[in-house]
Amino acid sequence: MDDQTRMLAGLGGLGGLTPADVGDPDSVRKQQSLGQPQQDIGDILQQIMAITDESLDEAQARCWPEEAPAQWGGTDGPSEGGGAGRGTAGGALPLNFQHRKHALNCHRMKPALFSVLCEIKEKTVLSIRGVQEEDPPDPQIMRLDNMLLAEGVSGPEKGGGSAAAAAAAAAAGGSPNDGSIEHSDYRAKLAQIRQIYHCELEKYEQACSEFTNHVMNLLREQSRTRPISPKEIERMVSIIHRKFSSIQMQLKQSTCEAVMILRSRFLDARRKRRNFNKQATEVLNEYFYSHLSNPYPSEEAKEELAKKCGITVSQVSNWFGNKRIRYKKNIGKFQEEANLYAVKTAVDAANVSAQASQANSPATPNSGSSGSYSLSHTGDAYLNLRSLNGEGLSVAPSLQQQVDTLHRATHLTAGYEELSGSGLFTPHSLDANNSWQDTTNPPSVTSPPGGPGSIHSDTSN
DNA sequence: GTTAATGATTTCGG
DNA sequence: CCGAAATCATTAAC
Repeated sequence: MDDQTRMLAGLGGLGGLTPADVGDPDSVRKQQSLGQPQQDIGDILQQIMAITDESLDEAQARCWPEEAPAQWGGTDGPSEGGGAGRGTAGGALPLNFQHRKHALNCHRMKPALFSVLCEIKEKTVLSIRGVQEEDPPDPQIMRLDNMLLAEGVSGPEKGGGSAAAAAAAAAAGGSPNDGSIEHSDYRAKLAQIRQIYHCELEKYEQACSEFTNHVMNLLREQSRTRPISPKEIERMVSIIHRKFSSIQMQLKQSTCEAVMILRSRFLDARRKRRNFNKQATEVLNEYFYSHLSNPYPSEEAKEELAKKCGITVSQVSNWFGNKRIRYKKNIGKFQEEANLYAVKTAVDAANVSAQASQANSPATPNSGSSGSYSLSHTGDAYLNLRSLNGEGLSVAPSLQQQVDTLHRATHLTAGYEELSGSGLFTPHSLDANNSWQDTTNPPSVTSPPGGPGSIHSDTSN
């Protein structure tokens, strides 16, 4: 409100006053007492009108001061150094125009008039543009930013230079980890994208700042000859920045796309599986066959196995899922394997228990562990052993008793199913529904699927 | 090239 | 979310 009146006042006749002066009647009187203000204003306005009539050439010359920089270089002061160069570039311009220009530039009322004009312009621009100036951060660009950050394209460099990142990834394959080979390929490609992205981003930023500087210089230069407020320059800069950021968004968008394609081609092609190494499958099989009655490792056990095998927990889960289903589907096929691991486990168990206590009962439930996880279902190992013992494999003495007790109740055959009727142990602990169940309640056995070897129970023999 | 083995993914039920 | 079952896709042996 106050601004408005002040502005109008300035237009009306107080042109020579800076806004700060307006409120001071004394200053007005002072000005008027000089006896000139009216004439001054009229003078200036007339000259302005004259300039608006200038020819196109003149106007152009005025608009591109850097092409004739020294033309009217004397800023607000009467520094007339530029005048010397007038002879060369200024030759094309009419002398009277030069004169008018100069006179206007050096007019003592010019700064005040400029400030008023700036203010008016400011108001007009504001009213035209409205409040839509400060747009909130574009959600689109924020999404892109987040994604690039998540993908490791933007944000802090991981492991040094982009090329080094790939090298590091390749070097990381030194651990007994598989899958890092195609992973390193992926990382290399990602690093490439990353590099291009950063390169382009830098270029954009450089271009942006260059252009901004250029425009700012231009405007500053022009502000000597036409009313340009710093605010206006600021606004222009923000417009430029917005333009450039929209270009940047395109860059980000295409980078995101590239990353997505890369992902789908590499990471999602992780079906390109590698077989686990021998040691890993051994560890897994050991656990599986030593927990045959309940081959469901707990979360901790899975983690432990994963660590041991250099694979992920979900890979362990996959493995057990596959193993269970495939074992169940064809127990006969796995017989040999089962025996193998039973011996392994049993021997280990025997060694441990022999060391632990020789006089004591061999049935130390938790002693048998080939690894750091405990063998909670030691019985499984014995079950597998049963058939082995018949084949003349030597078993540690402490275990022999156990096996012997089993012998009393079982008939030794190579077959795996003969225990079904014994009610003592089931080799696979599968119930009628062919699913694993808790060892605590022995299965109500039906005859298993036509497995290998005939079924003969001891009781019937 | 064929085939078995095998790790991963998908589908479905609880 | 977990596990069973089916299925896919790759690897490795022949």
